[in-house]
Amino acid sequence: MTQQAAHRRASIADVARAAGVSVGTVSNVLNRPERVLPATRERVEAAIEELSFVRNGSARQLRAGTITTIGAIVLDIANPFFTDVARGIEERLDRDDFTLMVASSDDDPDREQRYLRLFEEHGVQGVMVVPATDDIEHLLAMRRRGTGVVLLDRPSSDPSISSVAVDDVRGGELAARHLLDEGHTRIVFLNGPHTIRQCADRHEGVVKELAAAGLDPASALQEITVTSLNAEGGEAAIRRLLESGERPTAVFCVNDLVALGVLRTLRTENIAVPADMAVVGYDDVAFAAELSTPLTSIRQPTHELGARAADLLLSGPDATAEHVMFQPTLVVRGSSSMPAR
Amino acid sequence: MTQQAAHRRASIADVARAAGVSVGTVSNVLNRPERVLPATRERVEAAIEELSFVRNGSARQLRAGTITTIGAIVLDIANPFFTDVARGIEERLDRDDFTLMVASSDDDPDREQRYLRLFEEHGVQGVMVVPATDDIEHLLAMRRRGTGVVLLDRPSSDPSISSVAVDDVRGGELAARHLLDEGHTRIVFLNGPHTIRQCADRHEGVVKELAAAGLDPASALQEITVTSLNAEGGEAAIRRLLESGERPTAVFCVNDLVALGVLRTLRTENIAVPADMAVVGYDDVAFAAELSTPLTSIRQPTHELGARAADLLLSGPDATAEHVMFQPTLVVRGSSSMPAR
DNA sequence: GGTTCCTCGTGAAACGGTTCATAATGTAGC
DNA sequence: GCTACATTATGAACCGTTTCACGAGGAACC
Repeated sequence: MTQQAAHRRASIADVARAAGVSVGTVSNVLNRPERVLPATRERVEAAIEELSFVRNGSARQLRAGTITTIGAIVLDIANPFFTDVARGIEERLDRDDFTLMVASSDDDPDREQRYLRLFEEHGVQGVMVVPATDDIEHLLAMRRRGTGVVLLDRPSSDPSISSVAVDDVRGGELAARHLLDEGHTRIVFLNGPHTIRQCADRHEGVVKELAAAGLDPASALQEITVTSLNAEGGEAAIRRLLESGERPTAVFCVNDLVALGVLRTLRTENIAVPADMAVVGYDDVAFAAELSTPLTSIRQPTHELGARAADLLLSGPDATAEHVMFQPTLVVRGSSSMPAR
Repeated sequence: MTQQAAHRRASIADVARAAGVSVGTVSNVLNRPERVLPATRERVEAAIEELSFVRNGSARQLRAGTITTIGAIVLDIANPFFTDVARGIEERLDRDDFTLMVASSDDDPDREQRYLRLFEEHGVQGVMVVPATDDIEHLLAMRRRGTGVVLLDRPSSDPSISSVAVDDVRGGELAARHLLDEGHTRIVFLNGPHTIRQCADRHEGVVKELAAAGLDPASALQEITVTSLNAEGGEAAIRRLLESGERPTAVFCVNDLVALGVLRTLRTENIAVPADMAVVGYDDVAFAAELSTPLTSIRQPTHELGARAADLLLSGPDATAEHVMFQPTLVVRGSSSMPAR
């Protein structure tokens, strides 16, 4: 290795000079090697090696236009639901040799914007986003400017933007119906803020089902907003509830992480599940079945969700928008239902 | 919204024309608004709005040079260990207004290369990578070319590259020692391929500890390589083992996902844990404590790992390389130890 | 009224690639 | 020996920004 210049990286011009050819030829070696004589090609390749030249992606893209990368923005990269979806995306993308970059908005519209901008400015082919707010005007605008957009885990309110979602209202209904069937008449719902559509929808489903059963949602349902959608959030929320003297018989958690926090707390507080309190989660993550009290949960087809979203994005900007809606299913386990004897 | 031209996005020149100013002025509005008269600024801003202009990041970067983004390449984005690390990275990065893009190599050196190239070509400030192979020559080269590199979860074999890792040999020792203390004299280790350094190191730790106890590792240790480092991999491996007629008394799993698969299988096979078989995992993920048989595991400081790595990357390319090594701790739970009576 | 200084705005030169029309060279055919 | 045609290599234009030396126009001062 000859000594490296301290700063500026080697450019195509440096390579050309070193190999005694023109820049055009170097570019050809890089992009259509068959068009250049083996002898020259080798000379150029040697120069590339020698200078440890790396293409400048910005320059390349500036001239050539597009890039085979797509971006995904999820609410929380530490949530297994989203990473399972990401796996689904990746697998589909691999088939077309596309590349995936994942970013996490942390439910923060500003962060979402920042990443969206970053992706768009860098010319990704498209973006899949789990929007942090209800307002998708900025996504529509992005779409109009020519970057593909697919809404993930959220039905599109606009026909021109594709979406792949799971019916969250139905998920709320399933959970509520199940708890009603188990004889509960009052449900505590540890939910996220309604600015997150999924949360609002699940709430709506619960309300609907309670009403259908002839109960007054105002009294039969208590909604508590957790500070963060993870185990710590669940733990804090249930602890606060218990300290206030309440002892609900049924708790529905907006996701399995929150449910995990609840179960953990109930165990330390010696509250029996499901005898004293039934718990239902959401997402049916891998560990749900193996918990000390196996967790009843609403299963969503994460993999298909991601794969389908990738499909839509790869089908090109001119394809007509599609709105895919998957159905969730209820998986009953010990946390909500006494074993039959 | 006036009708949008079908294709080419508005450029700074279009904006300049629409606002009746020069391109330089538009650029100034974008980058140093205080240098331009409020009246002109407003005119330009109106034009930007009207044309829904978005900066071309490639051009910008080509000219301006650097970008405040860093990339991370992990082995598996669906593994909670890595996403917890990613959270640690994000939080540290936020303080400096840096942006994080995550990609998953899936243990595949080719994919790792691809993402590395992508990141480098796009001029990220630095890259954190959990290398898929032992050979880090390509990372050294990247480092020489001026892109920051920090090895994640893996000690650096080269002094010029920073690394932040957890002592995996020690982790293996802790697990083995614990199982020996519990009276086991033979351990089955469901491990990943030794091309992954963490796996090789943990194996080394186990071997060391067995030898220190006067046992012959050749007979006291059986290593089985799982096909994938997740619950399915664990399930497949333990099932194969059981079908071959073996009934080890102690199983050490290379991570908690694998352990989850094992526990799941043992339950369906009615093999009591820990009475008939002790299980130890690795990573101590959030749900480990709440499993039906709470999982003994080796805890790693994920958050600190990520934060420290981010620190090193942000300290700039000229800072001397540091090699941080955290120590893992053993967390004993019911899956490996009978409750004291 | 002339000099100096400031504030704004301009225009053109980079940045590092890709692409394309064109030139140079060689080969074949007649 | 001339034309026709490949095959390779060249060089300049171009992509859309940022940056910087410079000019125009006022204001302030003597």
